[in-house]
Amino acid sequence: MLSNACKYAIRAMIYLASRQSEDVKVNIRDISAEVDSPEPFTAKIMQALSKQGFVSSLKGPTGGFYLETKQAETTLLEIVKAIDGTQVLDGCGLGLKTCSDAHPCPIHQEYSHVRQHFNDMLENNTIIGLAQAMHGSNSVLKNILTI
Amino acid sequence: MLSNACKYAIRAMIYLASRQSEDVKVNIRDISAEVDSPEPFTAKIMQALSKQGFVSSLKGPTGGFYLETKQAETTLLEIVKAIDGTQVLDGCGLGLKTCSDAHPCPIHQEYSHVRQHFNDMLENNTIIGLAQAMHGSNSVLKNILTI
DNA sequence: ACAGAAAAAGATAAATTTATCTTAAATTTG
DNA sequence: CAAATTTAAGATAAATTTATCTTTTTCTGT
Repeated sequence: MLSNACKYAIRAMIYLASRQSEDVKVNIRDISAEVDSPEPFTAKIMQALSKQGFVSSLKGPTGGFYLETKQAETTLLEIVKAIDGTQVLDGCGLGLKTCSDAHPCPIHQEYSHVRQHFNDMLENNTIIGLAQAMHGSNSVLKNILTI
Repeated sequence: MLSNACKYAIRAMIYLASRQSEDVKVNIRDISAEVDSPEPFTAKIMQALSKQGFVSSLKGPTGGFYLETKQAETTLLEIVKAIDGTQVLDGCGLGLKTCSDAHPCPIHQEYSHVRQHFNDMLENNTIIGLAQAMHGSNSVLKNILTI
């Protein structure tokens, strides 16, 4: 559904949010270790997120990546759009360029509903919300991450 | 959501179903022209569908691909499983290997619902059903295909 | 039997995604 | 200021998906 790059991005941002209170910058090594993603590839993705303003960063010793309060409010939808684009969010289920409400493909209606469901889910979940939900739950990420 | 290969496969099978009544075998040239897919790539995909019993074929002049009555009853779910595998149907939304009901990732619940919705849609639609629904509608495929 | 038509199979190539490596720039600390 | 650390940026490589090409096999019609 989502590309690896996008999944890594989301996981990384949730991790950053979970450490937001510490007021500490996290380096790539820590991020990729905790999030279980290849280090140099993760660096590239963090770079992209940084360039687009989804995360903040600082170079040099004690530098690294971190989230500002506002950035932690980012929805999954925004991240998906930024990393994977909108194809998965609004494209035809059968890949037909000319598919539309007026000229629907055979699965247009039903697929639109599924897609809408997916969109809603992404839009209704913020990074900070997911990070907080992990506290006190037995979430997978909680075991991988060190909260 | 689905790979190109899978979309081509579904479109091709709908096309075959739409010509099923003619009791005619359709060659690759016709299929890829009507379905708007690259010819040699489509040939590969049809080969795979044939090898797995989703379509029938006959070599030689007047040969080509066709559907038997039972094959037209194939659901989209079966095709997706055969071409794309089950990852998109049951994999974790964030790509975590250890995600499960017992140890859910932060979006586990909501993502499971979306996925289930997608699964249901695929399972409730047969190739023949979609082909028939196109008759008398203004479906996109109907304009591309020659029914 | 023969010629032509078509799928099957296998090898190859292009494009994209995923991943890595190397160098440069910035920042902190001693 | 110098050294160490870290992101940024750019070049390269591997893997996968997408696409093409070539040869072989099978079948039909004459």
